[in-house]
Amino acid sequence: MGKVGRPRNQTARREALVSAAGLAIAQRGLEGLRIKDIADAAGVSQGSVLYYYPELDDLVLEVHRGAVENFLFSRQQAYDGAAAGDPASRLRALLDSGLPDTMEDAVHGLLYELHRRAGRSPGHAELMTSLFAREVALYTTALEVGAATGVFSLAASAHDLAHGLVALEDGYGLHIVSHNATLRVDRAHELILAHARAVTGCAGL
Amino acid sequence: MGKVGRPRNQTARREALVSAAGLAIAQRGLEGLRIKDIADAAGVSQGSVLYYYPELDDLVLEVHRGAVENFLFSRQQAYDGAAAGDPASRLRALLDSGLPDTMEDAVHGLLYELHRRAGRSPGHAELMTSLFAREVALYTTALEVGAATGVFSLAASAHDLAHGLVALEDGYGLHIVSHNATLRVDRAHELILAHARAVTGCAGL
DNA sequence: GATTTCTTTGAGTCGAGATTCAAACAATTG
DNA sequence: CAATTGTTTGAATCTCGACTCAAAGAAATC
Repeated sequence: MGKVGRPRNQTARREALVSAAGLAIAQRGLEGLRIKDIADAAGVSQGSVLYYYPELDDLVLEVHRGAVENFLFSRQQAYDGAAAGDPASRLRALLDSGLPDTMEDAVHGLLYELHRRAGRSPGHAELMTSLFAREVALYTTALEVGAATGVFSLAASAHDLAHGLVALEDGYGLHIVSHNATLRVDRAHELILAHARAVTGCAGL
Repeated sequence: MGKVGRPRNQTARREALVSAAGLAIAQRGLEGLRIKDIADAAGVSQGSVLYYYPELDDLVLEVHRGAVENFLFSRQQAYDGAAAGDPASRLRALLDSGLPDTMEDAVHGLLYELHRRAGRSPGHAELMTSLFAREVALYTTALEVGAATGVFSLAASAHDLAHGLVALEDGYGLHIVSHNATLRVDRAHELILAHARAVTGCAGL
């Protein structure tokens, strides 16, 4: 039989399992999730998966947590990466980072897939709620800075507008990963952009 | 054994099965769907379910189709039910009919549940696309009528604005049925309304 | 290097649910 | 009313994947 024994530490193995599970979910969906697939993707045996996660739900929850953190991190980076003195380009960077790249975008696909558990699982609902709140916070900051600088003249409170932008992204994003044939990625992107221009009164977006 | 034999027609039985399956899906989700549940809900045996739908996917597709039609019909009715001469109240009626009533709203829960198959199943994608397009068409009409009457002064093309309204509804709706703790139904409703007022320039909404 | 403890494996067991199917029966036909 | 055809049933079987667990191996400890 193959290599058997006592490898490094637990955290490394857990991370490998989480990433493997993420892959498996992205490929076959939550319904089709099989321990075998996770084990294969992580290069271990089925027994190992159960050894670390006797409760598969915990693993899925971990996948969700990781996906949320990664996504938020990438958006934060997009924001931070844009010229600090230029609110418009910072908002623009945020807007560019929120939609799936393609119909098959793995990150967004995974997030929507996991979010669907939220209606039935408080843990997942909490993660989804947290993602939403933090995205809203990001946009709120971006909008407020722009308003304070005089670059934006907001059509409503920054907080309300931020809600709207996040909801728009989620709505369009959902249709994109769901293969809505009438809605192309760049079209959705342009529509959101237009909306942002309108509510900020900033043509330079 | 119970009653056995040759009852009425096929269509009646099929409708019963579709509605039973809808119930079952709403209760336990797509993942937890069992033939037994469908059979029980419809008051028939498991064998009968397979007799009419050897391919369970066909039944699920039928459920989706029905949900889409029902939902569209109810929105159309809402629209038609409002004073024909009053574009504002017609748009308002439309806006009032698009969000889930509660976190547990059965209709919306079912729709989101079914939509998630879209990424993996062309049939479901088509239904979702169709729903989106027809909702957009409804809003487009409502907006254009208002603009033609001079009641609305649109901030962009009716078609674009309609897209935005539907996407907003979908985004907020998704969070609501997913138990987003920070987003109450009436808050979402108010946010959409505010947005609609802004883009139509119609304070009376 | 012997002992202890933690990991890993994979073959075997178990169970839930799908699927099959022969028997039973009802409507229809002639 | 006999024969035919379309429906329905539910018990038996089949399938697939979760779960168990004894054996084997590797690090750590002494």
